[in-house]
Amino acid sequence: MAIAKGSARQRILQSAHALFYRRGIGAVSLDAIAEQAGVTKRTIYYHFESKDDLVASYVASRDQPNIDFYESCFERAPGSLPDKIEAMFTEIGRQSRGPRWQGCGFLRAAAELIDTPGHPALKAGARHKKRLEVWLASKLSDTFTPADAESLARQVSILLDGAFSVLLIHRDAAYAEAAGKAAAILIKERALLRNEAV
Amino acid sequence: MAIAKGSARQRILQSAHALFYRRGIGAVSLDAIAEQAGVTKRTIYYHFESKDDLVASYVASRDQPNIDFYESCFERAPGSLPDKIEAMFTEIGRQSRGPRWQGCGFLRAAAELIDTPGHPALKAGARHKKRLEVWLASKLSDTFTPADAESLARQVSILLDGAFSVLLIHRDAAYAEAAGKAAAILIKERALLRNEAV
DNA sequence: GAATGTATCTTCACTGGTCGGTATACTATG
DNA sequence: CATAGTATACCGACCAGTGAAGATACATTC
Repeated sequence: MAIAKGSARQRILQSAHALFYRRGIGAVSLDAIAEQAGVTKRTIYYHFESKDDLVASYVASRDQPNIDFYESCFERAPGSLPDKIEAMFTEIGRQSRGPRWQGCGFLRAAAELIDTPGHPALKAGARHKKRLEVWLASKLSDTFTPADAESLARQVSILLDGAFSVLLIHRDAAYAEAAGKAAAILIKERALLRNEAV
Repeated sequence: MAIAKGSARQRILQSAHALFYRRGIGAVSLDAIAEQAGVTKRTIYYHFESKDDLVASYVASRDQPNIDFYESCFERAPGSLPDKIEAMFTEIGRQSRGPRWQGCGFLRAAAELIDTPGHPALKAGARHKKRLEVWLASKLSDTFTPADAESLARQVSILLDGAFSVLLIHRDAAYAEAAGKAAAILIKERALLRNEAV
């Protein structure tokens, strides 16, 4: 009510994002989301079929913004290819220091929903991670063959998810640095092997 | 009631482990645990202060068994140091194919409880991950200096958590292989740098 | 341009069920 | 009989989901 007419759906999604990411999916009631969005619960059920549907929409809505975040990290960073990749890890480490940072929302959603196989939010999360891997490969394919780019993209994405997980547990940005350095070493090592310049 | 295999407390912990790991902490009620343990809920409250206390005890009880698992992977595997490390990843990939596998229980517990700072289960999880990293360093310190062993142990533990996370999402053992190969490369590369034989 | 019909959006009030936790009493054993 | 452990039965809080009706916007008709 009040703020912006005709955007109830958007406000619901925003509130869902804020609360689900902060407290976890199971820990947040639709009443809480409704209150934060300035809407009654019944309105949520007008725009979304069920809580599961809202959860899936929330996860799907984070796909593009997250890709954009990595893209901006990568493009903004100075230096060579491994430097730019390493900068992504540094930025994640920097973010992990913030009081509102709670790790990777996709990973946490997957961890929570894993025993409801076929949940649309799980599929949306998997799609996102796959897209991120493809995006990484595209950045690497300027220097490497498609096969090498894909293989390296996979290793880097594993290091990214590892960094998120460890950071969530230890809250120590040194782990992000270690992961970034590992990624850079793997890239340089592969370039050396192929006699490519990086 | 039930087949009193072991004390009630032990059965409660075992049921908690089975259900919490399978379905997640928030999704499992004490009633469900009581039923599976062949005990009433009141008995749970005799042995544990609260659900949070039971959760913390569950996490803490998985510490040693998990370390033992890695130890056995490592010792059983043939070959050189990087081969043995890589074998740990291969084994995780093999396990991820099983229908009851649901990723790393410590990571999933942390993901779910992250918004209750100071939760004893979070501390128990962090202690476990720290112990695992120290254990890895001890295995590496036969070959490397303490500083290199610690640095490599950190990178390997990040790859382990990354493998768990990605496997949870994609259920594709190829990711475990990729992570294992990355770990082996990092170790070999470091050995080369130090003129150490592996 | 005023009146009316209609589909869209939102609210209030409610339900059936589940959950964490508890008061109290019973039982087995040494 | 004293203590540790277990059972029955219950509570208040909360939660996902719903029924029915009120509000709003917009198109149609005269």
